[in-house]
Amino acid sequence: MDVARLAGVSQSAVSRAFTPGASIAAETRSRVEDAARSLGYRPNAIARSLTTSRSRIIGVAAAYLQNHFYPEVLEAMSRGLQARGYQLLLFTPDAGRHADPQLEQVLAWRIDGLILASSTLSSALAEQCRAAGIPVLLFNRTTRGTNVSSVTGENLRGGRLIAQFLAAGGHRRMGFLAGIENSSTSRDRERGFFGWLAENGFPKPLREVGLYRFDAAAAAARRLLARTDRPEAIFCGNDHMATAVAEVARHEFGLRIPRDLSLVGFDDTAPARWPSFSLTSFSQPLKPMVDAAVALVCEMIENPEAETRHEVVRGELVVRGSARMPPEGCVSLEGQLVWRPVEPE
Amino acid sequence: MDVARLAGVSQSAVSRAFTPGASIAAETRSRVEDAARSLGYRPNAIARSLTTSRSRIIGVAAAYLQNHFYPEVLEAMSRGLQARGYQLLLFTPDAGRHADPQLEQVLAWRIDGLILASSTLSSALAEQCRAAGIPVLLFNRTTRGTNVSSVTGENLRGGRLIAQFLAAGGHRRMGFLAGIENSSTSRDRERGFFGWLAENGFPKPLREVGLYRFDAAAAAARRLLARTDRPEAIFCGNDHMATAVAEVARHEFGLRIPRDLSLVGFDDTAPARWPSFSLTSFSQPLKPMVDAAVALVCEMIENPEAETRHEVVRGELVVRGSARMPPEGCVSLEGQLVWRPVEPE
DNA sequence: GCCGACCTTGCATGCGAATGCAAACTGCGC
DNA sequence: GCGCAGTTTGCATTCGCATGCAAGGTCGGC
Repeated sequence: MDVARLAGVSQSAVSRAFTPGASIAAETRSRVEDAARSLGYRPNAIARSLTTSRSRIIGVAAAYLQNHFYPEVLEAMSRGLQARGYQLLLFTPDAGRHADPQLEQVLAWRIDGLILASSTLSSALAEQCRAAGIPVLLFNRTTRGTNVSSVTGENLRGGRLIAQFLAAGGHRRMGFLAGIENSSTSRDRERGFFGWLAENGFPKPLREVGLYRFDAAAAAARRLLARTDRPEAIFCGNDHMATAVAEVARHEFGLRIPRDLSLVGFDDTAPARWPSFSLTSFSQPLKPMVDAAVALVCEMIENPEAETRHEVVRGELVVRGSARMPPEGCVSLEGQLVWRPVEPE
Repeated sequence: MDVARLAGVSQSAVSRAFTPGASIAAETRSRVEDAARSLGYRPNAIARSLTTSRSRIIGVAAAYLQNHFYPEVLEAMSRGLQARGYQLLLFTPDAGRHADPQLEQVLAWRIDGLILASSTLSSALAEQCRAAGIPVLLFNRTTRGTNVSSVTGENLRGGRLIAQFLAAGGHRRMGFLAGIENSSTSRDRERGFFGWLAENGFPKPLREVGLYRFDAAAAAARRLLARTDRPEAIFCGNDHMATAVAEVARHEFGLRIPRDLSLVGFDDTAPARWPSFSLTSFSQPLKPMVDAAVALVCEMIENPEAETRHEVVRGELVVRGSARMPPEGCVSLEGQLVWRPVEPE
């Protein structure tokens, strides 16, 4: 080690100089730092990982970044992890479900934790990682049964609230645009929505599948809106699909929103706030969700024996202009209109 | 090594079994693979990197993923790199320009290459990395002078074509919404736009700065549209800002697009294709740009002595509905209308 | 049956840093 | 002046894998 020689110390001292909290004299440390600076030396994270057997890398799986929600999540996650001294290894799984060769690669990196932020990943995969001994966290999805922690929004409550909101708006014939069939988020939102409607004597909504994708959602919207018994209101499984439905409704069917059709989304992403969409949407607040996720992975790394946890981050039904407004029940909160019904949900 | 013992071979043999092209008998390899499978063993990429001194990790810096262009780039890049056996370490630089502590971290990982896909990064930083001996590639930006390779779209030509297109559309009083002041992309687009107009006897366009951000662009649009000599057409430095301008023009000023105001963007991202915006935009084709970038970093890694290269990926002015259509000059190309003027640019 | 060419294999070493242990040093109280 | 506690330091080993080198094995040609 040249730095050691230049500073006139041993390699151990150099190592300690760059290890916070190590036993080293202040004067020695600064001598090493000077030497390092003049030689352009910086500690090798790879070698360090090898000896400490902690990589300080978190793998994050994210597919379909077209949906605005995920880029925002990714950016926040990256910052959150960096703030805690972790790096983010991005990993984009292919559509093909099982046995990703790419996951193999990621696992080979001995990542300290894995965040699955993609509804399309099979949960068998999560199980497999957990078996490999690395903490796995599901982001914006869950699996019941298996022992994998998760951070999600209030999918069930959101679905119920939206049903109630649309009902209060005077709608009776509703539609639901599902995301990916076997994703927990879509299932829970649907359960909440259908559940409330059934309990309150509403007819069963029409249902189509949009796979959480723009094109598929647009196609589903065409099917839904071409019907003679076209729904008066559609709850779209997320904002991304809701924008697709809005586009089709307006530009292909000449419908006015919300006069001819009410639309509600989920996520409350940036485009929902654009006046063109002005989307009423149940929020999945970005920062709280990401903060929870980052904190949770870190905890799981510190204490691998900890109990599985399922954190649910509270959201609000943010009321904007894409759905007919109920005569009462909307209150202003932090500059936003939110739906706060008096009656219990 | 347990695997070696179980397979009855030496550790070297295990290593060779997992090294493509290594000298090992087929029978031995499969015996090792069996043993590995039953023990759940997989090679440690960290240790491998330590000995080979090649990490097979590419650092990618991306900030402000709100702009749709970058998530799409990121996803494509991730897939492209994975296909070549590289991992993508994501790195979100802070707004503060110089001396990122995070970059230190990334450099500590001895990444094989660095792709800067963020207009906000200082180029001093790129220089510093190159000095550290790792190949640096600028994506969607350049620096003249310094020896850093880059992949960009046709910023200059795009700017000129847009000027010509708007002129052909009968506009005379134009506006330009700049991105980040000292970014090469914004500068080149502006140069092209202003250049053509000046050469052809048009008045100098009004100019505002949108910093490539939605909010800033909206604010700039308000300033621009509130003027009595409001421009008839605005060239926005990218699609992201163009959507902001469209929102403000329509919903705050009651302008109809393109009747009252023509709008042209840059990038041709997904939202540009949404009917609500139907944005005429100069394309920066995603796949070709990303493919070029991936190929170029890989080359630079293989051959660090190679010459600096500046790849410019060809784009088209995709004509949609946000700007008044010139009476002639638009031709259909692969299902899209593009601007192909007869006269030289 | 012998020799050389070629294919496989194991041995030993190195990559760059972390760390337990013991040695060296410092300062202090008596 | 001595002993002891506390602080620094260096030594030697370790992490898991790659790889040059030499040894062992196989096979075909003569």
